[in-house]
Formats: sequence, structure tokens, C-alpha cells
Amino acid sequence: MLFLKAIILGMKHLLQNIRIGVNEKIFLKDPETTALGKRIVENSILLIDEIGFESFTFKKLGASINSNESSIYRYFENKHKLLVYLTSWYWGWKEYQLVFATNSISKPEEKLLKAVEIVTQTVEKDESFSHINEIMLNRIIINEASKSYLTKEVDVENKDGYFAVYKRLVNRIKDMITESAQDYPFAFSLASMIVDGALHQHFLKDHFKSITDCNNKVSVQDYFSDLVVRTLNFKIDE
Amino acid sequence: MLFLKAIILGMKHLLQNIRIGVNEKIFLKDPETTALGKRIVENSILLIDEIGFESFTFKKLGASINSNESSIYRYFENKHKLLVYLTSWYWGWKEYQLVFATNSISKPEEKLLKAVEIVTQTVEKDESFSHINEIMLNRIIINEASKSYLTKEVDVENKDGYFAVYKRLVNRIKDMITESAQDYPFAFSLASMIVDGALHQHFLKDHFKSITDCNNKVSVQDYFSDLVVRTLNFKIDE
DNA sequence: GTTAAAATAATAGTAATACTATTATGTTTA
DNA sequence: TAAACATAATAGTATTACTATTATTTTAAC
Repeated sequence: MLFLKAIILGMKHLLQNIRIGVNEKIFLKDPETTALGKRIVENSILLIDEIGFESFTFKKLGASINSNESSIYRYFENKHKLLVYLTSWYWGWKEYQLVFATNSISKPEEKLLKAVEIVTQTVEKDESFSHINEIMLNRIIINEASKSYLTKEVDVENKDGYFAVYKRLVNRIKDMITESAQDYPFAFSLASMIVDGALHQHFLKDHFKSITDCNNKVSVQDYFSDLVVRTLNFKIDE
Repeated sequence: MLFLKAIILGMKHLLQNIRIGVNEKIFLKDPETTALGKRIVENSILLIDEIGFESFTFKKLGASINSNESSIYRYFENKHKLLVYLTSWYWGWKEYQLVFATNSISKPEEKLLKAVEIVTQTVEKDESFSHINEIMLNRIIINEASKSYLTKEVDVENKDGYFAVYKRLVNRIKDMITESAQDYPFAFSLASMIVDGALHQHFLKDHFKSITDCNNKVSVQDYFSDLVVRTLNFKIDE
């Protein structure tokens, strides 16, 4: 418990020393270990957000960081791997926030609703990871993340653990669902649907406004919190 | 009502004369109007299903139908437009099934659950459209459809009506939700989530089995029917 | 049945993509 | 100070995603 207190008190500082772990098979050389690696990750986020994943190339990225295409290839085999890296980092970061924010909550229903909040909320800048712009990264996740697994190689890459963080996050939410509603028979599907569905609703509110209720006033979180409360039959009085 | 009876009696025959309407801006020349056009559509489904959308090219498609790359370009500007065409066709087909199957149901709850069934079920072959393999097309929708709108051009293409059929289908389900639960405040989001979420759960049961409850025994339909019943608080006794 | 029009096929060509390989240059670190 | 390592530059290849032109075949019109 003293440990927990230390975390809470020294949060900002402590976070600076936290590293989001990403499966080593995803990269050829860990970009976190060098200045160039960090610039590659940092600027890939800016560039993918700006021009989209389809138009994004290592040549353009090289130009934007005054480095060479060939140097980027020493970190990532191809742009697909880079996208897998970015999504893994993002889900690792979300998992961290989720664990951190729900750890001290004992009431299962409350815990789950906090988890839903973390996973559905619009992202704000996290100063703990200086070279990563979480707001832009979140936009990339909304627009591009599904392309990382909607491929013919998904089964091989899944076996190699490329999507482990994502699945672990879904599992954590599933556990929370089970804890707050023992008899609910679809905890996995509900958990995976919340994670994926939240991204989809964010996309709809940005591009297909006419088929979502989410907007400036009604948040994606509002929708999913309500959905969970109704589906699991929570008695909440706040 | 006589009209309806005629439809029901002569269903198979009538369907043979039904054409799924697709926005004219999507193609340069309507592929339904020629034999080559139909072969392009037919074989693009086989080829995309086989090698995936990323590896799919007009050159390969040309080779597979013993035609020329340049001839295909006379029907579709590029492979992205072809994908938009296939998804439009698919949602048009689903909309047709949905309207047809729910038309005669008067009880709102029953109607909605039938709609959920149509939209979440695994697809079976429909002999009415000889050149389209609906089972393969359904797999393509699960794996590739989101790539048709997860692009930088989505807003322009949306304005041009590329996704109108999809949005109309979601709207129909939304209307059914509203009819069976007047006070539910998230009818749009629930409707869009069912359509998109069903595809996602199908994907998970095929590739990420560990984070879904859906499998051979528990269908995607089971999950979503239950979700709707719980969320809208249906009193169903069957 | 011939001709004109339209559709299809073949060929060639371009700029960009997605790399690989090699060599050169700069920077650490032992 | 040299060896090791990282980065940058250059060149080259096969493929992609087209466009343009011309040739051939099919169809439809008179």
C-alpha cells in the first residue's frame, strides 16, 4: 500500500520512467533505444495522421526527419510492422491507464465503468512519453488500427504474439464484466465489442454523423456506460 | 396486399429480376450491363477472397478472367472503387433481405429481432444472383469492408453518396429500435454498433477466438439478440 | 451484308512503391 | 587509435497503378 501511495504522489515522475513494452518480434531494432528510433516513431505518427496509412511511405518519412529510407528499414521491416508497433504501444498505454485507474476501486460495477471510461474516452495528451503525441496516435488508432489485423497474415502474426497486448486488454475488461455479473454469458464478446465499438463510434461521429448518437454533447463514453448498465442490469443511483 | 402475396408466391422467380442498385458514381460503366462487367465482379470476389485486398491488382484480375488490365479500368477507376462497389452491393442485398423478411411482422420487438438475425447471421448462398458468390462476398465484407471508408477521402466520397446504402440500412434498424423502445436514447449508435459489431465478432471467431464467446455453438446472432433484449428490456417468453 | 460504332485486347510507357545491396561516412567505445 | 557500430547515400530491381495509343473483335444500324 505504501508502494501505491508512492505511485500516486510521484505519479508524473514515476511515469517518466515507465516504458510501454512491445513484442520484440515486431521490430528489427528497438526504436526506444536510439534517438533516430524515437524520431522515426514520433514522426511516423505525425505523417500517418496527416496523409493516411495508404499514402505513407518510408521514403516520405525519411524526408520528413532528414534521414534516409534505408535507415528506417533497419528498425522496421515495412510500414505494416510499424503500424503493428504503434497499435501495440497504444494498447499497452491504455492497459497501463486502465490498471492504474481501476486498481484501487473495490466495487466491481464501479471498476468496470471506470474501465469503460478509459477505453471509450477521447484521448488527452500524456506528457509522460515526450516523443509520442497520444492525441494523434488515438486518431491513427481510430482510422488505421483495424488494418493491422485485417490482413491475410493475421493468423501467423497472431501466433507470433503481435496482438497480445490488445487481447490482454480485452481480457482484463472481460474479467471485470464477469466479476460484476457472474451469470452474464457473453463477457468476452461484450468486452471486445466495447473496445472495437468505441473506435467505430468515434469514427462515425467524425465522418458519418447521421448514424450515431455521439457528438459534442453526448460522448461515446455516455453510450457505452449506459449500454453496460442496461446489459448487466446495474443498479446505479448517481 | 395482393402485390405482397405475389411476391411471396413467386419469390424465386421474382428475385431473378431484382437488381441491387448501386450509386452510379462508383463505377465508370455499370458492370451489370455486360458479360465482361459481370465476370469482373464475379472474379474480383474470388480473387480478393483468395489473396486479400492488399495483394489484389487489376493486372491479376485481368489474367484470371483472360482479359486485359486496361479493359477493367474502363469499368472501375481503381481497386478502391471496386471495393466500394462490392460493399454497396452487399449492403443493398442485406437491406433487401431485411425489408423482405421484416415487412409482414407487426410486433416491433419481433421485427427488430428478425432484423438482427438478418444482419448478424452467417451468409448462405443466394441463387438469385448467379454471378455473385454471397458466401465469399460476406467473407470479403468481414475482412475488407472497413477499408472502403477508413481512408483520407471518406468525407468527399461520403458526400458523393458512396456509403448511402450502408447508412440507409443502419437507419432502418434504428427505426425498428425506436419503435420497440421509444425512450431509448441511443438508437443510432446501437444500430450502427450491431451492424459493425457483428462483422467484428465474425472476424474474432475466425482469427482471435480467445476474445469472443462466439463459435460453432454460440452464434454471433445469439450474442446480439441477447444484447438487444437486455438493453431494450424486452419481455420475451419463447 | 456491309459499314459504322462500340467494346475489348494488346502494347508501350511513366512515375512511384517497396524493397535489397553496397559503399561511404560519421560516431562511439574499448 | 582502431575496431565496431550506426547512419547516410547511392544504385538497382520488380511490381504497382496507372495513361495513352493502336489494333482487333463484336454488335447494331441501315
